[in-house]
Amino acid sequence: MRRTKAEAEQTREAVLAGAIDVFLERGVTRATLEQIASAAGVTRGAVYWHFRDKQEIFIALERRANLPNDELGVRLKTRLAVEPELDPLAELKDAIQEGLLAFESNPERSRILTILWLRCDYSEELLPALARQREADIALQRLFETVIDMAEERGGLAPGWSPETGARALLLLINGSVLDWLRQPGKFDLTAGTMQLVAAFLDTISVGAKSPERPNARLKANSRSSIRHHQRSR
Amino acid sequence: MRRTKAEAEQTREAVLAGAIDVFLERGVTRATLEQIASAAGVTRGAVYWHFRDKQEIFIALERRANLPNDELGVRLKTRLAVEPELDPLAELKDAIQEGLLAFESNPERSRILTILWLRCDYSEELLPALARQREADIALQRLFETVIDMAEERGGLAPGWSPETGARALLLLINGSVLDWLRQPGKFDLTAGTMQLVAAFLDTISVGAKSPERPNARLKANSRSSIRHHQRSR
DNA sequence: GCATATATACGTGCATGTATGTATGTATGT
DNA sequence: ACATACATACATACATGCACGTATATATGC
Repeated sequence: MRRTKAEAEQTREAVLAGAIDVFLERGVTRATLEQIASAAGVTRGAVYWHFRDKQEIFIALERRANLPNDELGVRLKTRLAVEPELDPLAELKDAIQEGLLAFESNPERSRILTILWLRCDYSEELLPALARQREADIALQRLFETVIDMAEERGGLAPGWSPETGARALLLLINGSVLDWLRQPGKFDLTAGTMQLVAAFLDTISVGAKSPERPNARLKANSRSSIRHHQRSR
Repeated sequence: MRRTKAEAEQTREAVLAGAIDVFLERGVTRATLEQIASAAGVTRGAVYWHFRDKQEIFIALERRANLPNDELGVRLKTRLAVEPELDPLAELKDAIQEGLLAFESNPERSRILTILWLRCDYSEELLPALARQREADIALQRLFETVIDMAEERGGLAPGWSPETGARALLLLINGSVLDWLRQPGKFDLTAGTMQLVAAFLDTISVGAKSPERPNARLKANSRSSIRHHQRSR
């Protein structure tokens, strides 16, 4: 039953997809390789061929969810460097919105994030994963910090705020909002709900000339999302 | 080897204390009753006498960490109702600070919170626990909302903010900050670090008259904004 | 023919729950 | 006051199942 290379890669993908399902349903620790295998339509033999153990599957999934974010940050930075006349906070807003949309519109990524944030107990062999998440957070916060710093040099910040505290608060708002969204799948619109807070926050801490405010800033953003994320099959 | 009632209660406590240790180290799912028992200095027989299974131990721990918060909210509400001339946001700040301090100064509570937030995978039988956490969050958010609403009626809010969004942002800032604190044990001062954000946030979203209060920790006196905005009016 | 890609079969350990053993506290009657 | 009966508070022993890793079988592409 040896398959061609492409077919093998296909079963590898199937295993990962099955792992997402099982991890979501049972949690990473309780998930068994037999369950993952059968969810993928193969036996444990196939799983052990492609992955050394469960942790390696986990790491493979983890890697998928985090990569696209970095690239967004790089794009924002270069754009601001190339066109210095742009409003940094407005660009930051756009980038954040883009990042949120990327999550909301990509069911696989949001499901993996659900696993990372709600279906893991971070102890023992998973502690490195927690550290990696922290690193990603720090990188994001540094990005925010430099952008807010640019904004400060343009127009100043509201009293009580510095680029550091502003960046930190912004990160907490975004991460917390995403977490909330993951906790209640499909209950609200991630991008709208989060951007409402982010926009209000950025507008409030910057005293300089503001971009024209969006009319929806004061709306009660509870538009029911048309996007349903992570429905399980099987 | 039957012990007196008091001694039995003592071993029950020992089991819970042992469970905290084991849950922290191994995660809730990976923790075995044998490990908990030996950490408590008893055998599994004793554990099974006091608790039906691991989940019951978990619930007993969970209950401990959450109770004290409600009482704080009640106290704040009654105080504001009794003495209407008080500044709602200043009182809110104090209450939040008090709550944070209660966590920071109580190692058991913070360890349990670490378990709840970082050592659990919320699936299957733990899902109800997640729902309970959400309920607690909602209660807190509602509390914030009513207080901010009072502040709005006094002096108004900054553009872009409503009591709802303000309360939500405030909750996200606090929860996120606490989570960060738990992730890096002992790395920073929970109360100070969080209150810096909370105070700045509450000051910024309220346009009304501010009470002079204590000279707050202003880390970075930035050159530009300090000229126009550094000094608080009133 | 050999490496690859899977399925199957096997052994092992460990966690769980439960059943049972056991000794001590405690209440009750006298 | 003391003895007895019973409930309590554990410890120990046992059976079961399951998850894991590995070893082996198998078949197919290259």
